[in-house]
Amino acid sequence: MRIGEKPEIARLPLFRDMDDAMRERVLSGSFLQVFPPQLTLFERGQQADFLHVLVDGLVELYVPGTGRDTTMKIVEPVTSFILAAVMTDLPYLMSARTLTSSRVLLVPAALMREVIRKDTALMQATMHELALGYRDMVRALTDMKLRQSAERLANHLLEFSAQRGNAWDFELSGEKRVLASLLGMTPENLSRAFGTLKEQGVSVNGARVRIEDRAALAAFARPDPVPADR
Amino acid sequence: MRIGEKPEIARLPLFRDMDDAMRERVLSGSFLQVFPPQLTLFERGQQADFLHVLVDGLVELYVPGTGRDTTMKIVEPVTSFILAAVMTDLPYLMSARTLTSSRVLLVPAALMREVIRKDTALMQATMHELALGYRDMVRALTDMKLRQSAERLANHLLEFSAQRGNAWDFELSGEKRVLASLLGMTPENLSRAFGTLKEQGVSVNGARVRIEDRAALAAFARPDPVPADR
DNA sequence: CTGACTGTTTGACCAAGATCAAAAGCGCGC
DNA sequence: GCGCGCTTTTGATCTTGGTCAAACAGTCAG
Repeated sequence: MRIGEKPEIARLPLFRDMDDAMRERVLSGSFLQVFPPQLTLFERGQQADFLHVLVDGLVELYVPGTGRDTTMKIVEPVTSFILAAVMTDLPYLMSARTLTSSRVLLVPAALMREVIRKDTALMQATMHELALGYRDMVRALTDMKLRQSAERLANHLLEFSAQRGNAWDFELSGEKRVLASLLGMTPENLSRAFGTLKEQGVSVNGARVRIEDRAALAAFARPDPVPADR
Repeated sequence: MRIGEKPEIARLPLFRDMDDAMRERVLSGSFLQVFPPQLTLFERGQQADFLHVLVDGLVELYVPGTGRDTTMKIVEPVTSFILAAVMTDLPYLMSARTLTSSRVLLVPAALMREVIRKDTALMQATMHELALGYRDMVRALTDMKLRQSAERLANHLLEFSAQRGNAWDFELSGEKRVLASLLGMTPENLSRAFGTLKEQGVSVNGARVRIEDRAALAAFARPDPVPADR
């Protein structure tokens, strides 16, 4: 792989604390590849052959169902994904496709597993990453089970804003249909949910969202009492 | 702790491969405690003070919502639970209560984290356990997002039967209201879902369920193409 | 054996969200 | 600058599952 993106990859929580020589070994055995938009990276059911690290672009993890797919996660750079499948050497539970043109680091799964066994710091980081991923999923499931659609949207907007340094005005990444699927609703219903939130001081213009009254939105969203992990 | 249950605890995937002296250290620093039914073991938001291992009985992990709680998992012996919160030293995302009288091994979280750092085999087992937990959650979330209630019940029955060595006739553990909450529906609706499955050859009498026609039930349930991990 | 309590089932109705259809925006290539 | 194609929005209607209420069943204490 090229030298250019090494620093940002080395800064990843997953690789940050590991032995430098080991990291070099992992990186030199990996490929950095560019993919066009809307390309399937892998499919549910395949044996996990690579740990993926999104360096640039946008990737959707989804599960193909009968008829409709459902979006599980939108991956933003720089983040690793499908660690669990790689670690356990089990088939992928999710498929992945690029939403925009993306650069992805492909770490051979066998190499990853081998180095993890030798480098305790990497193992610890992997463990931590998996634990956080588990907690994300617990949140997503409770969200789905006990909030209704407009509340889920409100919560998502608040979290998204928090990720962006509490910006009260920001652009949604990706299409609204994907957001709808992520939030477990149809595009039509997402539109109506935005309509509902207008009454709580949220204005939308295309992909641009503005939160006029953070307090009102939070009151409507009834956010999780346990604060987000990351 | 008493000597009696050590063998079955030592047989747990989590503790199986670790160094014997280390395991002894963990166990001797832990408490085996008996709890009456319907007792809350811990609550969401609390700092994770103990790793729990259910030795005997039945425990429910749930998330208290506004009004209704939602059941996230029913823990059967012998299984550890809330590993992720212990590992990351973050507050519990779920509350736990006993459903029946239960014996629980309480491993102090700090002790657990300390030993994990020293014992690579334990760290690896923990990592593996977390990865499987993550995958469980992915399955549960997709189930919720793209199957409807009767299908979720059908799938649950098939999985439950598989766990019991493909028994075609078995007892549901715990109350139906808890099962309903686990499957993300009301008790009333669970009742109706059982009604729907009667047409697929499922008969219910109290807690006793009989699967008359496995093939028909599977056709109705459209089970996950990727087989269960454990 | 009986009555009270709890959990489950059934029925009637209601609400959230899905579906279907059509209109309105928007972006991009020619 | 125009028009085609795709996404988003809006409206009407339907389906699923939730709510409320009451009947029913099982368990246990007296």
